[in-house]
Amino acid sequence: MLHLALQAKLQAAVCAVLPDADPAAILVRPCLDTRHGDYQSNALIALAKQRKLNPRPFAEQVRAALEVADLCEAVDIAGPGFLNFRVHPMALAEVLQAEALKEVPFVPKTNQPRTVVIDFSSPNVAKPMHVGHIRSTGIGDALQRVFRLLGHRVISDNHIGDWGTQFGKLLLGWKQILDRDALGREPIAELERLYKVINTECDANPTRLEEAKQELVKLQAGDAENIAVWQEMIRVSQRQFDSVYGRLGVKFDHTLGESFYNPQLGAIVGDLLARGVARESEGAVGVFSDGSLPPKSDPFLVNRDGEWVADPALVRKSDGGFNYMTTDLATIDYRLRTWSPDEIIYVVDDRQAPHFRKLFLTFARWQPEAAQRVKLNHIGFGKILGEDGRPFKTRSGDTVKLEDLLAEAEERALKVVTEKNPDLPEAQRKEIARIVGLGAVKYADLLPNRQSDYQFSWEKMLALQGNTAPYLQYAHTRVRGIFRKSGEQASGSRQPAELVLAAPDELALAKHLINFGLVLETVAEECRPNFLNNYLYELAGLFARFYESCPVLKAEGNERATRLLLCDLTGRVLKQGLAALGIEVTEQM
RNA sequence: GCGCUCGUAGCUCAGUUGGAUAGAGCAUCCGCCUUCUAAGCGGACGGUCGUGGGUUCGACUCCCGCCGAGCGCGCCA
Repeated sequence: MLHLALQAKLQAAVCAVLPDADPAAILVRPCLDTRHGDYQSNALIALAKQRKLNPRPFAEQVRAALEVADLCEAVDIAGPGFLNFRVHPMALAEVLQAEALKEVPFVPKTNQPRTVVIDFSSPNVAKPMHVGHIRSTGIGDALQRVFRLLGHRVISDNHIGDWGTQFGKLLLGWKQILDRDALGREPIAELERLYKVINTECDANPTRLEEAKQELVKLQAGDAENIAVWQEMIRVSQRQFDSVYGRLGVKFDHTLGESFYNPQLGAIVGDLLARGVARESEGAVGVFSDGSLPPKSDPFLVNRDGEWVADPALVRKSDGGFNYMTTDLATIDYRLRTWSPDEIIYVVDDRQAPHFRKLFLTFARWQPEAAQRVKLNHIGFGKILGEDGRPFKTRSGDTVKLEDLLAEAEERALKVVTEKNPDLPEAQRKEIARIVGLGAVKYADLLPNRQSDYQFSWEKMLALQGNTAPYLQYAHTRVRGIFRKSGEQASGSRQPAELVLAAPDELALAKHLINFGLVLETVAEECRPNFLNNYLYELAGLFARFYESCPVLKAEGNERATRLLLCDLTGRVLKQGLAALGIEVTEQM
């Protein structure tokens, strides 16, 4: 958009003044404070300093070499050497008209498409999906949508927890205390009950623990009965997952669970041993520190009583079983061989950060050449805390089930829709409530910075005012309402003879619209969907002000056409922006 | 104990290469529907950005100390 044109011209001007300057360091960004201008560059200050030049005169020189009269009304030099650009309404109008013709306005496809594997959601078999799963699922889905919108190749993979020691306990429970009727009615609840009962017994009684381990050993050895039961547990769990994902509108290209990699684990450990990456220790096989990092930042070391001692990444237990480290190594290996990605993104709880550090370092030692070609990226996120500020407890039962949360959201939304729009047919009200309720939940989860913990509250999760999905969806319905009432089609093909961006609220809206793509790029770069939330919230706010101050249908001629175009573009950016967050819009609310 | 993360308005949170007078929502108070949906808009109130130093043209942002909170430190995942 405009900032790119300005940036290119600024880079040219800088190079004209300082031929050996690095143009890549000269960036033009939207002004944080629009009172200073529309776009700004702070790069000249740093550059002048680097060259021991006086920044103000240097900025003057650059400005003199700058040819942006066609794009800008003014280029100001402020403070120590900020360059502030105020774009020309004509230039803005040209961009709007050109972009209106495109399917996704303001979002140029990347000229460097990358292949990105995104690993997210990853629920466990035999456990209900609870509110905690919304974080990985929502962030991961938003990321895959944003990357796709920008033109990257995305492979989404749901690495479900369908293998591991918990199946020993589950199998024991299945064989001894399974309630068939309960399994028929609520399979996940029954599986969860089995696990809890047996787990408690195992904690108290070593004999039970040993029994569970034996079931696990039989499963791992391929015992027919245990395999059949295990597959049945996966089947009923997958049915639950499919139902939740269907409701959330989340799709995966692949669902390759942990068990998929079982056949390769033995060979991988063998290879790690052969290459000297891993070694035996106390009957197990592990990867130890190679001493290349200072102890403080070496994940293979841990401090105990003032001493740094080995904290290896075990890839084979002394009983011969494998760990999730082994599975994760096999997974990277498989993904690289199968898809040749430039990057693998893991959307997983921050608490697993040490595991991923070990995993990535181990892989780099195992396959150094391959590791150089791929960026392994753990995208962590904080916990959801209860309203009392304490973390949700997974085991002790007081977690909110994801399905219940969604149902509650839709119920509350239905009440509001019915109150606001009683004349709509019930089916339509329910559909609106589904979209609004679901949107509210997803949006609320994506809004906080992903790194920080956030406090769950029904009130906040389902709020309809302020920085929420319903607010944005409402802005969209206002756009649609205008077109419904006018009977005119959204433009795009029908251009006004001349765009007249004159009113301050028209200009502010237009200037914000053209930054859509820039925001998406930042989201992709930092893997922070909340930047998009905030962009869209600002957009909706600017539209609301425009809506108050600039009547559309009462206007005439070019003014009317201009406003209709702004409405159309706003509606489309809201719709596509929300879609990138996995949120739908409606025609009416 | 060691490591990681975090301390921003009464509450919940934003704050995009370090940028200009730190922003929202909720709550409280005051205005605005004979006008395209008021799920809206405008305004008021509210801050020594935990604290003390440092780096520099400039620090909520980077570095160090201290205080406080959370998490991690299983042959679980």
